[in-house]
Amino acid sequence: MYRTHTCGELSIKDAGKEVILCGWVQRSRELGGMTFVDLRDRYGITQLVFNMETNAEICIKAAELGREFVIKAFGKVTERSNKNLKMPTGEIEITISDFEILNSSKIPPFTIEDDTDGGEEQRMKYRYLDLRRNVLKKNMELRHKLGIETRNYMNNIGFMEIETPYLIKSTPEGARDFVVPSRMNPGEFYALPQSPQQFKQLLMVAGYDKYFQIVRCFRDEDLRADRQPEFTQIDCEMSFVDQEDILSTFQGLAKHLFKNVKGIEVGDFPRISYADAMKYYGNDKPDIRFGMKFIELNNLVKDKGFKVFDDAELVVGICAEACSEYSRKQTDELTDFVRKPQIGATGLVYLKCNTDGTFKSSVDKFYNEDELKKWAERFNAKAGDLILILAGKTEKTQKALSELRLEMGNRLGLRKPEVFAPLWVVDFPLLEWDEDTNRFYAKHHPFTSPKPEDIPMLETDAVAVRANAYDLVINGVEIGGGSIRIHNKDLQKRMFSILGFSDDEAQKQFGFLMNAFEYGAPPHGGIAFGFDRWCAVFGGTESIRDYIAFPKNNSGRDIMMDTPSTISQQQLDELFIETKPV
RNA sequence: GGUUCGGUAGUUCAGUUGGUUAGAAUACGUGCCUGUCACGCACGGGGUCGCGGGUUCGAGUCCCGUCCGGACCGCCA
Repeated sequence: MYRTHTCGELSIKDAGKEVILCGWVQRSRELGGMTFVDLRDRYGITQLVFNMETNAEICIKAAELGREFVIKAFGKVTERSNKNLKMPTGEIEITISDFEILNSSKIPPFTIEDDTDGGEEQRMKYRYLDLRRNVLKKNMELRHKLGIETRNYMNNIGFMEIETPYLIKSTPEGARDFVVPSRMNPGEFYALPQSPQQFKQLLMVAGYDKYFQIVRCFRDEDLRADRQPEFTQIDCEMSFVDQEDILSTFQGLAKHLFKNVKGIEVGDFPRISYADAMKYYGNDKPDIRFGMKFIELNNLVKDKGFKVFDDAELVVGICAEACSEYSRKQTDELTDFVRKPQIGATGLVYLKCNTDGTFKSSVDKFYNEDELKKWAERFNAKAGDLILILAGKTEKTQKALSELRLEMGNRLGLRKPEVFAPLWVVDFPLLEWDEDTNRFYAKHHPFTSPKPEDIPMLETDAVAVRANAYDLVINGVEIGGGSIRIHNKDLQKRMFSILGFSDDEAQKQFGFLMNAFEYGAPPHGGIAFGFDRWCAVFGGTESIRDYIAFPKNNSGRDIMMDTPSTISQQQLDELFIETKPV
């Protein structure tokens, strides 16, 4: 046997056993007459002890061990005279009789510790070393658990996991495709899937009425902490269902994951319409771990000579509890925050509801005490609260106040990572008008069905048409989204026509799906979850990179492999790709 | 495409108003040390201050450009 135990499993019960352990040298402590070595593997750390008195030869040899050397150690489990109750194996140590250096190691560029001295870039470059650290290991374990529990649950309720191709057809709608040149078909390209959307709908036509897949997806768009060019979805589709069936099925999955991965029982998820989400949170993925809902002030503030409010389409605010003591510096900070170009507000109006019952606002010149009191009443503000108000164009103002609300949530510690607030956002609009290209785009995707009662408005008031579309949001993060699809060929044709596709174009891009729909497509719908994001939310952090073993950086580069990179002329020639003269 | 922050020892960082030989911690090396567990103590090696140009008697420090990294906006059906 190569090794008898791992470095995480031996305890006082094993005292006296002869064991063989393998692992990496975490650290060694030489005390002259004796040497302690912490041996680490995936399962834990066990202390090895070398003693000059009992085995001088091996103790001298132990001095050669450097950090991250890989060794195989033979010895006896011994009860420690000085126990370390901070570590799981701290009651025992291994008295070493012999060991073998399986491999030496260069000095690692950063310490392999929970509290590493390594910066982001070094840890990405040496990702295999970073993955040795507890933090990353825990993240990988969480991801594994989430995947296993998803498969268990889906399997138990009758879903089949079916793989779909990665080399598919490029379609112009949605995100930019990664493309792959075809050697055998010069000048032609595959695309990598942004999601298996069309395949899962074809599987419904094929009769696989409960499908799921944990699947890699690809989008060639700019990255963020929560966006990678390749990411993983839990992709699901069902036939013979309505929206309620889908929401209850996948609320079941979410509850199962909460319970079995996080050990948390959660009740039924609240629901909010897209319209209300925008009205009360200025955001289609509201973080409802805290309140601070938007309150509109339009009819209270107009015609008092304050031009900013008079000209505004929307005057709206939030009430931050117990913040009336904010200093000039703090309110200035908030003003600077909303005026950042990324937020885009022109200014911030505040109203302090002082603890002595008086009011102090940044617009005292225009509004008297009585008027300010009415504002406070509308917010249901108590003495000691601070009201923050933005004004301007509706959409922009909502967006800016949403950012301010989240900022205040952070400042007041209301966004606790260990608290979970899932909710369904429903009744998304079907279409979005794009000013630049002068056409409608599907808000979700072009196969999303409109609500039956809104169908008559398709040609008259298209922006008002609501879709059978829904998102799962947890703690302000969009975890998943889906819709009931169109399975009727005529309705699908109408949609394409509204989206500005000619029959020919629609046939060329989506012909295979439209044709399939002529052979008995069942009513169907589905949902897809961002697996990496779900991991990050459960782990309580923002960045999905921490949950991907080998992620790309901000510019889509893998700085460990140093790719993307050029390819040889021969490879280019085979693909009939001409290089640009330098 | 844009905004913003950063790049100084292997690593993480400090470096004042532009002024002598660029510091700390940690890591690393050597020596001492028999109960450590972030062991301790002593000594030591380690720098083209991302790169290029400019201003100046003098630049880690100021200016311009450029490269690299982080966060964000646009974008992401």
